[in-house]
Amino acid sequence: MAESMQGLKRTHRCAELSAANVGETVTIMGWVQKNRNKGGLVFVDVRDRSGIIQVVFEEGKSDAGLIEKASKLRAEYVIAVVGTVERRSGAVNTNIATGEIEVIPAELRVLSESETPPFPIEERSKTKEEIRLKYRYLDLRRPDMQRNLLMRSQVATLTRQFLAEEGFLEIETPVLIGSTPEGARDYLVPSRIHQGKFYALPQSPQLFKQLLMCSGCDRYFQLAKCFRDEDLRADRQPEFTQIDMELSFVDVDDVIDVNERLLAKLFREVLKVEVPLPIPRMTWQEAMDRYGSDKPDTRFGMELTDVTEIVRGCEFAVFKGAVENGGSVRGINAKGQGGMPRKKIDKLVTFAKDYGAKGLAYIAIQEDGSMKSSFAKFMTEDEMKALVDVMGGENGDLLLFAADKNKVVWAVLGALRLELASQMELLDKNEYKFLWVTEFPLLEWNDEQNRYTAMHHPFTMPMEEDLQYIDSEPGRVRAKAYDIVLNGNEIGGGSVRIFNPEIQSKMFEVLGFTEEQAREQFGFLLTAFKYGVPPHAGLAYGLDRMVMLMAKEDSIRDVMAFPKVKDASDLMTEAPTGVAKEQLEELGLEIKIK
RNA sequence: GGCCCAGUGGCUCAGUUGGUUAGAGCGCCGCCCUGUCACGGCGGAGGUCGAGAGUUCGAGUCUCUUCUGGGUCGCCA
Repeated sequence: MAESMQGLKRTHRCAELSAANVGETVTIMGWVQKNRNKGGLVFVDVRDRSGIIQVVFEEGKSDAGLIEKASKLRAEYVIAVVGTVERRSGAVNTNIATGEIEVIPAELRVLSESETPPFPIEERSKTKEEIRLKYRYLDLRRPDMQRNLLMRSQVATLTRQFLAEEGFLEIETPVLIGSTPEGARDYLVPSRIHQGKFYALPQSPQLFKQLLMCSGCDRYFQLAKCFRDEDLRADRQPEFTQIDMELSFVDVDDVIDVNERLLAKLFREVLKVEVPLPIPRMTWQEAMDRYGSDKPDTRFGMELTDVTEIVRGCEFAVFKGAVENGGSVRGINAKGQGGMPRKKIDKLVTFAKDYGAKGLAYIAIQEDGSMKSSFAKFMTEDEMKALVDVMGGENGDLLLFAADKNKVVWAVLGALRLELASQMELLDKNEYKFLWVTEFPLLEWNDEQNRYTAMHHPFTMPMEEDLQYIDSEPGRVRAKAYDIVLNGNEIGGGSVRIFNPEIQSKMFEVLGFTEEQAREQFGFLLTAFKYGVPPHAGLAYGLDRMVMLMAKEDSIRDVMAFPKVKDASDLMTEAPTGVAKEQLEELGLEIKIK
């Protein structure tokens, strides 16, 4: 039977007690973690978000009724204990923070009973995520999840504190906005008042923050909930949180400067990790050439080597074809992997094919210097030797080559590099390597739509020196865009924005917008630009991703309180759900399932 | 939309080449235990193997379909 807490007031969280409190009368409240009944001596571990404290019910010290009551406590009962803090008379437990003290109770109240939980409330849960998510409120009681939520809260608080000190205003932007078909799929919300019309949930507050610059807010930030109706991944949820910011009268270096200091503060105060400043920078082109990725993991080497010139003119059809079609041949050297069994190499070939490769060529240099290769028979001895030399191949190395269009070669080797690093255990979660990737291409050719699309978004400022190519060679134009990369994860990105209406119009033109379409979707922004707009730039972090890396987790679900599963449903609330016929009628909607 | 992995008592798993009453640890229930903290001892309950169909004398074990969860490619301006 549940009892009232009337007349009691909690004095401490469990693990806030220490030897300094010895002799004090305290009141603690929390969940029963464990009840160890020795018969006449009952140990009860009480847990709250701070940790655990042991309460000891002992014959002679506590009255018989109290011990009887204590012996009936079961896991996850919520109890209140009034008692005295004492040094343990038995052995000290060095595994917990409160291991040298215990509470000798004078009063015990059962505030709430509990059924046996469906899975143990313990650190490093082995329970299937499916069950954890169905009972998320129980899962969140586990100490590692509590720590993650605490860390996330610290990051949010420190971010607010830092940005406020730097002169940023926290301003909220609307969640019900107009749909812009460009980009990811929008979540739509039907309008009751305007039947047949819809709001969209923001994929980011992009336009609004630019308008706030037009409004003279000078520096804005927001911890913004964003929504994208795309397929999920370990690091992607349909709703997620951005640390979103925008600054007026700045250029690339100004944005980078304030953000480097923000990152250094967060990592120093939350993780006690010093981020060496300035954070290294690399252009997009260099990142692709060296790592085959626009978000390279720089915790390890295994860089790409362009061997196109070495194999030009060779007789191996695959290499020859790639070179003749304007592509390239590049390789990576997996040091010490030359002894990899054929089966495992075949798996790498299959892996490469998932990224668009038609195959993967290899040279496995054995410890004795002999070579096993999938294509040596098509090459001259000199060509093979040159290839091994330029790759820095030594006895015991495995050289892997991809030949195709650059885009495919980068994708394949970039992914392979990460796969091998993971297999070779080169990735240390305690190491944090930051990198700015800059000078992204402004535009990206889209085969399906047969047109250029914006790599970042249509408001990104081209680099002044490249503007001359915007009509003749749009693909050559670089943008004043930058991403902040941590251990191979894009944790944030931004750009200097176009604030000149002519360049903005030109941009829309290149993207294939008619003037009318542009006006329809972004008219308010273009109009705003007519009334005096400051040069501005900004950046947005994926908060969830950043906290995931800080917490050394593999999924952002582990740093979100109530995440969704792969098909974007919520196992606990069972959202999305159907709605009543009346609701649909009110909205003027009819359901027609494909 | 494609590919890959997993689905056995509350939880985590084991189940040989398909063959008698499907096992273990933890948890749970009962009794005992005054210094435990992965407490201990004795006893006990609990599953028909995600679902459906098929092959077979016989299927947790093979085949197909399907559901659920995870990873990933596409997608994510």
